[in-house]
Amino acid sequence: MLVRDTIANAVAAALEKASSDGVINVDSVPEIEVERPNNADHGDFATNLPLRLARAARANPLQLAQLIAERIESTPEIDSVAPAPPGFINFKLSESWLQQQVETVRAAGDSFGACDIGAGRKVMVEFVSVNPTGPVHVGHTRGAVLGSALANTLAAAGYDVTREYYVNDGGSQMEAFYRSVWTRYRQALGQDAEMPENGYQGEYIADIASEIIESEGNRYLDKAEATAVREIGDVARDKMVALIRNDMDAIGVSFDNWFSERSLFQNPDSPSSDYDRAMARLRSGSHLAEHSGALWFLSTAFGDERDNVVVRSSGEHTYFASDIAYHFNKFAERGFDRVIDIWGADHQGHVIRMKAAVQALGIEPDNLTVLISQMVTLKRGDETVRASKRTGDFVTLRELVDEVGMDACRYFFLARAASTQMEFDLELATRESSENPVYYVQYAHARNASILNLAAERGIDYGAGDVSLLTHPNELELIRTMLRLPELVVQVAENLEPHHLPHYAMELATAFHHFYENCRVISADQEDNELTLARLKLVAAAQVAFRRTLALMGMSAPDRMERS
RNA sequence: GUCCCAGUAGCUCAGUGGACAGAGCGGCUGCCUUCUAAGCAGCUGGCCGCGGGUUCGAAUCCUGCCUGGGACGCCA
Repeated sequence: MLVRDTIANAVAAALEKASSDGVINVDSVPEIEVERPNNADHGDFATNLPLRLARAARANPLQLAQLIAERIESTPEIDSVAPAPPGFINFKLSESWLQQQVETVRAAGDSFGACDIGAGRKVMVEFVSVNPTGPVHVGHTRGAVLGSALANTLAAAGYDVTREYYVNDGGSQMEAFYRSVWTRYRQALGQDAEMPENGYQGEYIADIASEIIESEGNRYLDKAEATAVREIGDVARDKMVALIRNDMDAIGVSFDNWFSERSLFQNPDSPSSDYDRAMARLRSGSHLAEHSGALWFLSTAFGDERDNVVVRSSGEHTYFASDIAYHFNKFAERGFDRVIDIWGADHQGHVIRMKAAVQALGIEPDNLTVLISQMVTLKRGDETVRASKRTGDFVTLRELVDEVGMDACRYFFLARAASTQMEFDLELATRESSENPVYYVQYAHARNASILNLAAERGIDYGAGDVSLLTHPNELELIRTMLRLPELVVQVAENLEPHHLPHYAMELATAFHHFYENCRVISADQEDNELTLARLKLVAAAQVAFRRTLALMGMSAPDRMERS
């Protein structure tokens, strides 16, 4: 149990006692909030319960604080309980309990920070899902980093997490892509072919075409155009997906599943496809209607501004229709308890209709959460870099990672709340790459590691170290900071806000640097022997905290760092 | 026109209704014979966009306005 909860329980019990003692009269008890005060002088935790109770109890909040505080039973965690104006109750953690946590953290190892608020529930995080028509660019990179860190944290919080990439391999944009490759293929073979109007201009199209020529020669030229486009398209799509997979690799993102849009329309094991069944379900609920020759989903019934077409008058289904089938598949077919979609800002207008569709399918709409990852504006100094796939003028994930590095890249994207637009200055990111927070954190870990390495070299066995010797303020500060990781996991998992991770990492690093500066660990002085052993234990525990934090963020934890 | 996001230190951004508003970067001073100075210590720096409201208490909630960005297709 988190200390926070222990304290909340103690407060609740004290309030109950005060009530049965007849000194406090309240009809209803508000939820007990236990928070970390901004000012460390106020202790480790505080509750504002007396302030919230004052009106209902018709009493002075400070007096209430007094009455509750004196009824709080002592626990191993709590050292002191103090009422404070205007009506807080402040808690200080006991030093001996804190010291003991060093052992607890070491013993927990990789499971440190884990909890079970997810209770094994199946949750899918679907993210990136860029159309395989071109390389992944910077905006998508943000979503990739966000999704993977979120998935990591949800897993730590006890959810059964599936990371999924939705491959949009159908639709008209893919058609344009297929035709673009076909055109470049023919041009490369000396034919007179003209790029379609909505074609993709990027150089990578020509690259793919020449790769195909290299491996398969000109054999597609002999085929009928429609066949050639389809076949060469399939090859090109597979190449694009492989490319995207590599890009994801470069940024440290992996998926459990790559889900094909086309598969929604073909289902060999069943008389009907996901698409057919989803549509049937909507039809039976009277959520579909035909007019102007098209089939519409009646989303206005769910508060949307207008209805949306699912089948065009041409008979082709829309992207939205695929998406309905896809979500039907996620919930009804695969049985996910919860689905989190991470979409780019350009899809924000689709959230309402997607939730409406889910509801119309008979699924609790709250089980679907759509996170919008806002725009990333790229700059090089004062110059704004436009990002457009069509013109081929954009900065790719690959270019970004080559320039800034994976860890820095992840850190910068993670550090900003998903809902806010961010500016990414490439020049600045490169220039400051040796002076940025990423290295501050990793350097702390490297310092940590080098102490342990030295201890190993000298064959020091600190297993018997006595943690009760850890009384220096910087030692206790470090322990306190380590202990916030489990709370952080809960917070990130509940609010789906991974941007707290880097901020916590900074604070952990600061606590460690302070400790490093003021508490010599491996002492040359024989008299400090016992303290050395105790501190080595603390260092080992801190290493656990660093590794867990960096792992959640998907960043590497280097044992050595040196300036070149 | 409707909707979404944002406006906090010179810059980039944290801040889950609480007790004197924070970090990194930048700028200015100091500190390496001891586990890595990618570090530490100190200084510099803010009508939390503006006006109302709710509250014992507002950067945080509500509302109006201003500024910037984005979305509003039988595209995906």
